[in-house]
Amino acid sequence: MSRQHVKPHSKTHAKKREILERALACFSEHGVTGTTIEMLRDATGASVGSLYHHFGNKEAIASAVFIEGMNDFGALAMKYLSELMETPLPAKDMAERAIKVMVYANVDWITRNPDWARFVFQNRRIVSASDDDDVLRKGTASFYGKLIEFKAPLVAAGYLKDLPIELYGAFISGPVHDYARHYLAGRHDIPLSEYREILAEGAWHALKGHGAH
Amino acid sequence: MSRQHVKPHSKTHAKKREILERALACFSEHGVTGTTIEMLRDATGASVGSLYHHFGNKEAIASAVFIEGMNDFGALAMKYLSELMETPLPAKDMAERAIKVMVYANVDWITRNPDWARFVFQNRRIVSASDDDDVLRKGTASFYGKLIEFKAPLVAAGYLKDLPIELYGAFISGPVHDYARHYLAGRHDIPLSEYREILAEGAWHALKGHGAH
DNA sequence: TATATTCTAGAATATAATTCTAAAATATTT
DNA sequence: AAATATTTTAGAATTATATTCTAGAATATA
Repeated sequence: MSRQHVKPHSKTHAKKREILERALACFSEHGVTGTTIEMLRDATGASVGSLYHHFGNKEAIASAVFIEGMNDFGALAMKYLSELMETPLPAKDMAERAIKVMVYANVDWITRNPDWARFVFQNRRIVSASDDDDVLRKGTASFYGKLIEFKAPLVAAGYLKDLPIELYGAFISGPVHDYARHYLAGRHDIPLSEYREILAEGAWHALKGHGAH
Repeated sequence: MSRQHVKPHSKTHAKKREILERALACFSEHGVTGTTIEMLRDATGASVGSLYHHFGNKEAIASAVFIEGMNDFGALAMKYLSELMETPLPAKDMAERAIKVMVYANVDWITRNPDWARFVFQNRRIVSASDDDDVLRKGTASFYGKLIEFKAPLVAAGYLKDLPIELYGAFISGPVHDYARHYLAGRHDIPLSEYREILAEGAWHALKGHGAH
């Protein structure tokens, strides 16, 4: 708790963010395998020694890019959810609104951060392999915790299906990510954002309970 | 059309399949990056020269594993769809059945081929990067063609929503893949197969048209 | 049987990741 | 403020690994 234990460098985070953004650009253009440490050195301005000192190895740099992206998305999702919770609505509308807002968070973040999203979709193995997996898991766990507590009364009232939170995640994110992945790889022509409402409707119909008809 | 143009080696495919399965085992255990050519040589029994002669480079081996897996899945999906088409059903039931059967195809293939599925989920970048992307696209395109023609009358009758086929794919595969990905990475405890029916129901509710209520 | 083609082998080479040593910068203590 | 410790940067040296290359074996074709 003493002052010394507070992270000392205030510039550090911004600097790290800068490095990760430039690394992302390299990875997006050449893939993780195709990006050499030399390329990262040139793109970021940091020396080879520095990169290894701070990250450990190349995969860990990719992993850090991944985490940074997920945190960024998490922040947006949290913001959307907070705003919703401040809005006074009848329970039935609240249920529908909540599902849709979570879809919007996914669609909007991906739309605004296409490179980051593409990287995340295409490089999941990198984090599964690394220790950062736990970091990530803790982040989503706390978010899920909030959601569980939020949906409980809506489930009890019959406005939402009684399913484990993992399936809520699947129905909310799954279709968005599936479409986004193909779109970001150039295999679909219509932008994800165009289907924002259709995807939200679909998730709502998949998850609404009997009392919501 | 002459006999010479028919692929000459009958053993070749089985042998290649064998090699790809062993390569998959390596990749699953150590990741693509963590697997060296030497490891692949030892695991498959083929020499370094042979591997390069047949595949070109390491990524191409991974890419071939990917394609093999997707074709395997495609065959199962096609089988399920054919069986359905032979079943005489009233249009309304047919709509629901079709959506659910496609979900089952996904769930069942993943359940039976967990290593292959995990590999596919975690290494999509490899194929996006390679030329094999087109091979894959053509495969799914012909399958999608069948689906489009199949759903047309059901859409016209109001039993299914009028959405582009890409969104059908998203609502059918998205939630399954999202859950499966986490499950196969050890982040969820309940097996995918346990949620087979719930996932099918969800997809159906997301896609059913007004005439199906 | 002779000739061409494809396939296998493994050593040689090239490329790129990682480590290492020392110097510079920054922080901490006296 | 000077002395000391710690963290960070640098880039050359090393190690690991992918890829290429040459020659010989196997197989197909004429």
